[in-house]
Amino acid sequence: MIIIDYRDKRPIYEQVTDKLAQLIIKGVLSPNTKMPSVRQLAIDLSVNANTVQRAYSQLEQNGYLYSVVGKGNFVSEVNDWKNQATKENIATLRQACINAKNCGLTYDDVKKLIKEVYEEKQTS
Amino acid sequence: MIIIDYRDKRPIYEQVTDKLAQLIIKGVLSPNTKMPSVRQLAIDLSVNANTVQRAYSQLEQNGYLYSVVGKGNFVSEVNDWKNQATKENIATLRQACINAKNCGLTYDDVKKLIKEVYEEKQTS
Amino acid sequence: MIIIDYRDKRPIYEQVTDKLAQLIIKGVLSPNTKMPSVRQLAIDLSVNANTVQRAYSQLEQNGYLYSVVGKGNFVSEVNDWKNQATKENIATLRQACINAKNCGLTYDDVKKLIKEVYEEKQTS
Amino acid sequence: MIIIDYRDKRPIYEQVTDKLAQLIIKGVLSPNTKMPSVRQLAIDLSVNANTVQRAYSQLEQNGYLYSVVGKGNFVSEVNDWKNQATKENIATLRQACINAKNCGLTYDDVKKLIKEVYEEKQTS
DNA sequence: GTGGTCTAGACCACC
DNA sequence: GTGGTCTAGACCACG
Repeated sequence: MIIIDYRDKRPIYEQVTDKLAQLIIKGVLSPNTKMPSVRQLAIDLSVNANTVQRAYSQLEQNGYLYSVVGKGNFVSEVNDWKNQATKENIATLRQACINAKNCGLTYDDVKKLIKEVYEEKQTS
Repeated sequence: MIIIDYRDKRPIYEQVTDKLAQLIIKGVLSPNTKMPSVRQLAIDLSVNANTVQRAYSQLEQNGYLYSVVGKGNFVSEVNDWKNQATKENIATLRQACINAKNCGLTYDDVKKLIKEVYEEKQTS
Repeated sequence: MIIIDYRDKRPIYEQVTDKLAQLIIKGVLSPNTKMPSVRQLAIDLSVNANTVQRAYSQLEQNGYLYSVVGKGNFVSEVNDWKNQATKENIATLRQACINAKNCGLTYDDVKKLIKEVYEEKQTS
Repeated sequence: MIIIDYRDKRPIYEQVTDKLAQLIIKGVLSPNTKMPSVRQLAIDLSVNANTVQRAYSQLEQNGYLYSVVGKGNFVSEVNDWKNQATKENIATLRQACINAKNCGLTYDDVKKLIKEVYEEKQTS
């Protein structure tokens, strides 16, 4: 289920994009599954159809979905997005780590933090 | 030196704010150092004075700078910003870590990455 | 209704900010109420839109409002601002009290004064 | 002794004015005492002579000092300033009290706070 | 139409 | 000269 946070500074289409990407990454939506139609998802989320369209387009561009005219949108194979997504995440993580270091956090502080994260069951 | 990236989606004043905050955190700008005047920095960066003003105001609000009318802007003592800055960084790092986990990176992958960061001498 | 006092030394945006904060604190503007648009309020108060924008931004930063681009500004839930607002008020009250003491007011004088305030029905 | 806080948003002349007024109110400077000369105090505080001049003028206007040409500035009799000062303080205190009430502080909360203030020995 | 950013130019208080 | 406020008008992304 996707819940839109109107207080979030990020635009709605980006929230939708990210939520769907998360669902695909976690395997909730498996490859070749048919996505709900643009109009239907728009109604479900109570947003403008343009917003959903934009989210789908973005997901297609990033390799998470592929579209078939007249059929709908489908989840891509894992290979299509995994490499790029992880590459981006590594870069982000590295930068966050550098900032933490600059801020005075010790090696052990950070190690402890990631250990906590990896021991959690539920992550969002 | 500060370089503004006009392709960056983030507003200019935020880029300036972050860059200056980084310089202060790293100790390049030490406490009670006089910052360049609003107008001068505006000329140097080829942006409007109001934009620089906004960046300075934000830095003041976050405790990185203090301003004296008729005198200029000066770098604050470390105590004024360190706690908040580290707190924010921890949150950012944690989120990046969660994303990495969702993306399939193992505990060892991340541990290796932070080890690399902490063994580097020069960081940007 | 908001009236701007041009003789007041405080900047306009601060007067507007404070007045609106008061209205929210007193419950005149209840949570999730839509605020007038930036431009409309600017016209109503006969000030520049940037000035109103600044007031709204400040209220957002202090947790009184939340903004949604394309939709408008809305009053936040009580929890978002109550703690901070009371904390600030306590500090102010304490200082006023210290000044009164220095000025020769006795403990009973002050106690009588606050009793009066708490027995009034209407307060501004 | 007067210490100027350059981080304080209030202008320097106002800080000087207030500090001197405090000293007079508390009786540290008793009536008809000769104040240090404008130039001397300017040197002592490391500020511009204009700044001290402005502070003295303001104190004279509020009845705390009286000046004798060719002689210097002297502390006034108590009656000259006490009434006005207390009147202003009562108004300030009342407003702070109203705000506190609006913010949800109970009668007992406020009573407890003023009791604390009046039991302190040292106040600034 | 909405909030948000940016510019250009003006004026003010302060030191 | 400095920071700070205010105005007027422009442009953009969002929904």
